[in-house]
Formats: sequence, structure tokens, C-alpha cells
Amino acid sequence: MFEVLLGNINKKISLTEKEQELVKTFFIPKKLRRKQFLLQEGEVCQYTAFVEKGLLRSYNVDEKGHEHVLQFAVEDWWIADLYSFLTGEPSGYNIDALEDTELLLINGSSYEAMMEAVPKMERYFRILTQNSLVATQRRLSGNISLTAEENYKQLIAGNNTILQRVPQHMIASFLGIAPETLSRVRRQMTGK
Amino acid sequence: MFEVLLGNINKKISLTEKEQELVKTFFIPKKLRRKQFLLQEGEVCQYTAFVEKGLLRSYNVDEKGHEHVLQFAVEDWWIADLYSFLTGEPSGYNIDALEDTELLLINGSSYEAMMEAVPKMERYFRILTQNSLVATQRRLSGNISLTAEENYKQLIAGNNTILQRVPQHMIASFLGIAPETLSRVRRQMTGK
DNA sequence: GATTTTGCTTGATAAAAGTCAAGGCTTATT
DNA sequence: AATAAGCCTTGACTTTTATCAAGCAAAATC
Repeated sequence: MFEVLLGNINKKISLTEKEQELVKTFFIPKKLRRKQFLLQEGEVCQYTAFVEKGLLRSYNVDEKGHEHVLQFAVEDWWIADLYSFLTGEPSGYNIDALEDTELLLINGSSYEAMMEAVPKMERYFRILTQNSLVATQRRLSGNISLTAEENYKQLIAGNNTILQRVPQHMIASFLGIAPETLSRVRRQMTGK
Repeated sequence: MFEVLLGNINKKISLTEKEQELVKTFFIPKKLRRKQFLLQEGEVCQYTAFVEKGLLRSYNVDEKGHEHVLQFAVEDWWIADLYSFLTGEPSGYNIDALEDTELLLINGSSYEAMMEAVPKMERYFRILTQNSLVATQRRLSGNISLTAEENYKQLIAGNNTILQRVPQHMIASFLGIAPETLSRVRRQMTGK
């Protein structure tokens, strides 16, 4: 149940057996079937979720009804609407499962309490968040400086398992382009 | 010299007098004149910089010679190429001063040593990085789901001091649009 | 096994944004 | 004071991407 999470933590810091047992107590296991929501627009994001198994996405829906994927999360990743989680404001995002999924949830007060109880976890989350920030900055950077084709190539170069597990129109949505555009970009690329 | 930094830290955690004195020892003060570089493409980013006074930007230059601003940093903010700083890889970005600037620099080993010496700083950087991540995610989200005009309006709504201190073409570059486009967007907006 | 549903592609067209070039205004520089 | 550099705007045009509509194939549902 906690293998993946503890593995992830131990990649960044090292916990004693006792600390590991303590950490476990702050999490709530939860299973989601494909297409179920973890969070819906308008709700407050109560939990940060660690993915033990499966695949989820966070996305918003614009006035025209188009979905825009902010994040995919597979095994060994975290997902939440961090803004809503930290501020308690209602979220503008949805999070749903794209595959049957097993999660470990932690709420705001447990999050704080856990770092109180196991101060090393402060370091874990600091490193985690730093890595996440680096990844998000790189994506943003690509978005403001590269073409659709270049961004797609960069995504492929990252050799991401997500490409094989997610329908193409969601990749388009993640890249910030229309599904038709991604289809044409791909044709262009094979032609060359 | 350290007023702004210590003020910033004390907004997020609280340090004793002794801890404050200790923290100070890890930083190197540095002044930059307008147009001077803190980091140039190809170099490894050795420092994370806290801005006591002034204004900087980080940006990359694409094959066509166009600059793309990833970040502005005014007083009370941090700036670096976090990717290069953390990995030791050469940076693809430049950081330069847009105004005469006073910085407090900390290098990688001091960064680690400081958290060792004052464990509360781990918490400070965790919170700092979380906030930075939230801001970057919101910007990315706008970039993939909004039009140029909507993104500009959102920037104005944020009531950011940067708008008054930076030439318009850099705002355009920050938004990921051509300077001519921003000019036209602004005309559109006043017309309505 | 038939029938929706979902996903991908393609073509025609429209809209958004980028590019190139010129002009004018203001601010630095000498 | 003259000159140069930087910045913003505007027009004409091109390129990129989005939109709308249709068709087909594969997968899911009944």
C-alpha cells in the first residue's frame, strides 16, 4: 500500500523504520475508478494526493467548453490544485482519473502535523516542490518561446510514459493546442 | 543590507537573533549596475539571488534572436536558473539587471550548509518554493487557455509594480507575444 | 453482434498572432 | 545642440493555429 510513497521519500531523504510508520498514519488510502473525480471545479481542494497506481489529470474548462490539461500524474507523482489546497479558495480545476487509480491522500492539517512530527519531511517536500517548479518553468518556457511542433518534439524527447497512456487530444490539450493541430503536426513530422 | 531578506524570512517563519546572525553569514552581497549580467547563457548558475533593491529579469534567446522573459524579480523576490543551480548543468538563460540592483547571493554549498545550521530555513524555502510553483502554474494555465488580451488583462489585474518599471516590449516578451501584438491589444482595450 | 461512443484525420475557411518596414517621439550620449 | 539609440505605434502582408464539418476506424456498451 505504501511501497511507492516510501520509495519516493527514501529517494530524497532517509527515514528510520519508526518515522516511516509514523508518516503512514497521516495518509488516507483511496481508490478511484476511471472517470471518477478527485476534485471538481468550485470545491476546495482538501487533499494533496500521491499516486500509488494509475493515472490522473488536472484540467480547467474555458467559456467555450474546451478543456486544458494543467498536469498529468502517474505512479510516483503527486497531484492537487496547490493554490486551492494552500489558500482554501475554491478551485477552478477538475482532477479526474484516466485509469483505475490508487491514491494516498493527505489533508492540510495532517500535512502540517506530519512535518511537525517528522521534521525531515519538510526537506522532502522542499525538494519535491523544487523539482516540480523546475519542470513547470521549463514547460512555461517552451510555451512562450517554441512552436507547437517544437513543444511536441520536446515532449517526445522526454520519453514520457504518458504519451502511451493518454489519448492524443489530451496531449494536445496539455500542449495548449487544438487536437486537429496536433494531428497535422504529427503528419508533418512523419513526412520528414 | 539584510533588512529586506530578514523581513521576508520572518513573514514565513520566525528566527531568533542568533539564527538571524547565522543566516547572514551565508550570503554574499553584490551590486549590479543596470544592464549588467548576473548569469549568461552557457554558464552554470552558481547562485540563487535575493533582491534587496532593484529589478532583474531572466530570459532566453531563440534561434531568431528573440528574447523570452521567464521571470522578473523586484525587491523581496528571489531569482536564479533553478534548473542549472540544482543540477550544475550549463544554463540556457541570461539574468541581467534592468535597474541598478543590490543582491544577496548564496551558492549551492552555502544553501545546503545554511539549512543544516538552521533547520527552520528548510521550511522557509519549502514555503517559498510552493508559492513560486503556484504562481508559475497559474501563468502556465493562462498561457495554454487564454488569449493574448486575456493574459494581459490578468497581468494588469494583478496590479504588478513591474508594469510601471519595465518597457512594454519586455511585458510582451513575458506574455509570450510580439511587441506589436501587445501594442494592438492595448489599443483594442482603450477603444472599448 | 449491432450500435453508440470516442478518437483521429482531413479539408475548407476564419481568426489570431507574427513579420517586415516605416515613422515619430522620447531619452541617452557625445 | 546634434546625433544616436531605444521604444511604441501603425499598416500591409504572411504564417500559424483554431474552428467547423465530415468521414472513418476502433473500442466500448447494450
